[in-house]
Amino acid sequence: MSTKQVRVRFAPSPTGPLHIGGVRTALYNYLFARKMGGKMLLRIEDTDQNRFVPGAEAYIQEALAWVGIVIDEGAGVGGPHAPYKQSERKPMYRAYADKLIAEGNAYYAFDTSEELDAMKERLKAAKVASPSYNMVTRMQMNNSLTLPEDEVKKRLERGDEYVIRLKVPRKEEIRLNDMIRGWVVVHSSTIDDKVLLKSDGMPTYHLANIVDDHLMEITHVIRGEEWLPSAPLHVLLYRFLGWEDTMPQFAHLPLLLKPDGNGKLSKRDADAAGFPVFPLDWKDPASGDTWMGFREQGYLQEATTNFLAFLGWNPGTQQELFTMDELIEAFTVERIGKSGTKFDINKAKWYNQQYMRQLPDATLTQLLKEEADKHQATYDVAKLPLIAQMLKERLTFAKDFWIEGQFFFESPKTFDEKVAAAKWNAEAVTVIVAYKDALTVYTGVFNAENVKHVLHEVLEKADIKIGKIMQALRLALTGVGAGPDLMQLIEIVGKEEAVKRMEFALATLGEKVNS
RNA sequence: GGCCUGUUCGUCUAGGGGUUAGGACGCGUCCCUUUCACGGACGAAACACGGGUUCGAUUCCCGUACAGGCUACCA
Repeated sequence: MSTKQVRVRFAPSPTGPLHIGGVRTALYNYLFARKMGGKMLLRIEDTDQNRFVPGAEAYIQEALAWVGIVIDEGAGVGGPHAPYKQSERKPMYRAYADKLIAEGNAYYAFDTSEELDAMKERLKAAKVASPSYNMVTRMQMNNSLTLPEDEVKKRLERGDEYVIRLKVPRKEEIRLNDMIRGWVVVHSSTIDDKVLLKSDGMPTYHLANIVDDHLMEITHVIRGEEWLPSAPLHVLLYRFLGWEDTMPQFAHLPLLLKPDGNGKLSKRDADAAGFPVFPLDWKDPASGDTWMGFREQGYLQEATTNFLAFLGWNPGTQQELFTMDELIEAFTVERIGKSGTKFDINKAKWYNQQYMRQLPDATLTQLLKEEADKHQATYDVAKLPLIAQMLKERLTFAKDFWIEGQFFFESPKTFDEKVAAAKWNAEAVTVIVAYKDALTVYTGVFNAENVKHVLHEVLEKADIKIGKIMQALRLALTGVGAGPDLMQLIEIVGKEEAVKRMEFALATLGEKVNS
């Protein structure tokens, strides 16, 4: 075991908005890097020029920054191994493909896509289990293994299109020791002759990834489980390139599954279930479709990060709320689970609720102000901190400030019918009329305590218990049957408004004296 | 189909040859409270199945089932 510095990388391809599962992969890389005192790199894998989506790279960077990941080296940051975009590294890969060919580990292939299709059809007809370009079929195709040397040379010189394929050994067991899964053994006969260099001169993922990881001195590759099947191929490449000694260690993460447990989480699920699967809002530049993000849906960064960290990993203790520093401290690859993880938005909401409550008073007040402004409410700024305090225990998102506390800003226009039916009765009306009148003539300091005192006096005079009318009084003042302390509300809206609301309620719901 | 990986309450998971199989989310009941929320108490709820190994398997091994991934000149 060497003692060299840990270097990990997150290597997304800019084909659209970064999926939340990708964010989790990045997070695990980051936690590991920080825990080990290593470096976190960001590399953009844009070798497929057909799938390039404008804005995707910027989205990736913004998303990572939002969840608190700091890139030490890479795209958008720079570093000793720049450039960190594979399209800009294009000239570097060719030499390695050539070396592979020179040493007999790769070959030129000139087959057209029609010929490839025909080959697959033929194999399918012959009932071959998995039709592929491999050690048996390659001898029937047009490549530098089957064509005469001068023919190959001629085609190359003529500028015929070709790809470079890996010549996978015939009979060999390829093994790798995955940090999460242990030994994984695959027979080389099940691996096909993957294209390494495409006809446009770009490397495929397989080549680019190995060359870059080597050049960038990556020590650990932490990536999604969808890469496990091609990991043996990568091991082969490290060997053929002579880099086995410094081959990184692999850790293949379990996938994020959709809530009903069938398949990978996708944007379709988000639509159906109404929750985000992207960190940030995304507007597709081609179709104009928009997808919602955690951030815009009101999830706090800390909550999202914490939630994501626990999707497939746990510290082995009972603690669930972790700051980024605590996550780094507690994180180990050994405690990453093996099985796929279903995405449970309820847990995300719970995390958000926890973090909302922990927000400093000033932040809470600011969020409340933003919500109020969003709804064009008028208010006394001095009262905002108190309102925020009263509301903080009942919110999951900042938008709940308005949902739960609209009546701090606006008089009710309608009244909850169920509550009215159940609680609006003669006794309530009697008390509300009396209370309204009492408040109107009240000249003392208008605060919750005194206002409560006035209510008790009214109640005493009418000989009615508080529990019998409280709901109706609340209905009159807020329009709904539930909410924070009523006396505080009366203090905040003020005497005039409180009286006005009671009058309106009386007028609307009727001063019915019977029943 | 082939190859690879996985399977503990509905969900996220702890655990590990002998446990009342623990926690959290969600759900239900109760308490607190002027209501709701918060908080508290309690409760329902799991080792996929079949064979081994063993004095004893949820735990180890092998099968089966189921699930997922991969099977492109995509990553």
